[in-house]
Amino acid sequence: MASVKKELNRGGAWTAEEDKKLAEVIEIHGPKRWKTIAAKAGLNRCGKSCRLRWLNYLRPNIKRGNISDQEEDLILRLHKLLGNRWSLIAGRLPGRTDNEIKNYWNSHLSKKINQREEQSEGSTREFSSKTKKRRISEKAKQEVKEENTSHDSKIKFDLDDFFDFSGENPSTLEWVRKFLELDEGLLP
DNA sequence: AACAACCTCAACCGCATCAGA
DNA sequence: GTCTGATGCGGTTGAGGTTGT
Repeated sequence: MASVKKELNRGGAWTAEEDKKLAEVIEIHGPKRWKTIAAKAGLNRCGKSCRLRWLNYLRPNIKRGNISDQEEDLILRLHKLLGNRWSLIAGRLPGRTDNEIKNYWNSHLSKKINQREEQSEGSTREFSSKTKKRRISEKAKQEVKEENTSHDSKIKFDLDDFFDFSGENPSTLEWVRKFLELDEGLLP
């Protein structure tokens, strides 16, 4: 076990050279059999690591950074609907990865939500950042749990909220319309 | 200028699920 | 049916950067 850890380059940042090798092997063999790809590329990385690098960084048509207001709004709505199903949420945002959305949520949106909640609660209580983080993560877990136990009623409630676009400006509505066309199955 | 505290995000880990033998 | 390896997902960590004191 320890010897494996020694041999593999775990935790280190990927170099341009590694990226190049990985991309070349994937071009030839396709993005599957990651263990084989890792071996063929001659990288001291495990297959999992190669897969993650490809999905989050090297894959074509990846958008990086600059999450627009519309995208942010969509993430908020989808999170409300789906909970921490990052891959599902990412699937609705072309070019975005689950990891990026998860990070964006944890570093930006969860704070916004928290602030809004505290404002709406009218609470004057103060929490340390660690306590806040814990509260957020517990809330997310609870949401997923609730979704699994009372699926229908929860979805019904959230769908009403999710599809409430009153007060949106026309450009946002048009953008949302385009998004919904991606998957008619999302429409109630 | 120096240090601490905080923030961001790439990357890893553990677990669940899937698919083929 | 079950065993095993591959894949996918969400949670967590830690390095590096930024901001505050």
